[in-house]
Amino acid sequence: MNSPRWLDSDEQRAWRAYLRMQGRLTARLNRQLQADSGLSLADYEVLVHLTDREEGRLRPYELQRDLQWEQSRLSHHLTRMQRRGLVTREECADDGRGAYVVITEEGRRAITAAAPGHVETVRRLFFDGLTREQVAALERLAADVLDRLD
Amino acid sequence: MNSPRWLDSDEQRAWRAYLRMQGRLTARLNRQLQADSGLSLADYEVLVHLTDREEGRLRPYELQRDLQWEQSRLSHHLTRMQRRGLVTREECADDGRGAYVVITEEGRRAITAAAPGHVETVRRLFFDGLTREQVAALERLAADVLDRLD
DNA sequence: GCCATGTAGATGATGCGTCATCTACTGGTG
DNA sequence: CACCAGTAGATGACGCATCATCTACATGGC
Repeated sequence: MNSPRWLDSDEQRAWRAYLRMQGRLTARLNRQLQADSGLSLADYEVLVHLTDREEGRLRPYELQRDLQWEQSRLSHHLTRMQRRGLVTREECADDGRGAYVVITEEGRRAITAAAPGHVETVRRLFFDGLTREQVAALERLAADVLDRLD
Repeated sequence: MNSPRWLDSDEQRAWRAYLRMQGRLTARLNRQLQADSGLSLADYEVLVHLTDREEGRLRPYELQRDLQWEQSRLSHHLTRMQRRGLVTREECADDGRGAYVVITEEGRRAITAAAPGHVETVRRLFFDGLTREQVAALERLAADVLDRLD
């Protein structure tokens, strides 16, 4: 890795601004969600994906694919969520190794209660400051970067 | 927080793409840095800021302001870095409550060794896929969002 | 000089994320 | 059927992040 192509000053500024924005924004969103509903962003994501399928039930590997999380992160997280009564695990008849994650009533109540405040916060902290062109450009940019990450 | 303004589909897509990009990108950067140099992104940031001042010495509260970290996060992190020999803490003569964080020789070696590979990875995973206009737009966007976060 | 308030920093508890590793089952090939 | 490679998932150890709380010193008003 000798003599790398360093970042020029435009890139430096953009990179620092991006890092700072993402750090602060994530922190704020997490804090709001935690304070108002006792959920973490991670909990929220899991619950959203579970409620997307109306049975409220998914195989962990599907959840993993959807969320793009590490397998062990998901497994640990589900254990914590299970301990708090947000989800349960059930056996999977088709595949003896497998399992189902199922959202509980309490999980449904939690996500239902949390969603409005969270969405409102995302809007207020993020989208309200941006034009539609900026939003479109961001989607583009994220897609371009993601393409190269595989 | 009744009847929030939900996100429309453009916003939804942009938001999901952003979240996914940032999660995967951060993970990749962290992994590369960790694997190639034994540093975390957080270590890297701290060391960069310390080497920016050529004495290699800062008051924790300055570091905190620069990094925009929570105070206790910084304190815990410095403790871990100290344990690994990357920094030391010294007393502050001017202010009896205060302290200095000082980068060690080992800290300097670590950041010097880590920087080229890290920068190269940032370039490869991020900037190489983007046009200069996209980079400029991102800086703008991040600045706009940051303005509203205070 | 004394007290109130504020600021610098550390610490313990707890939840989150990653890595390495383990178990158990599946499914294909001989 | 026996075997083996692969896949689903769990777990322990350890570093990271946050919250609440604590100590100690600084500083301004009386």
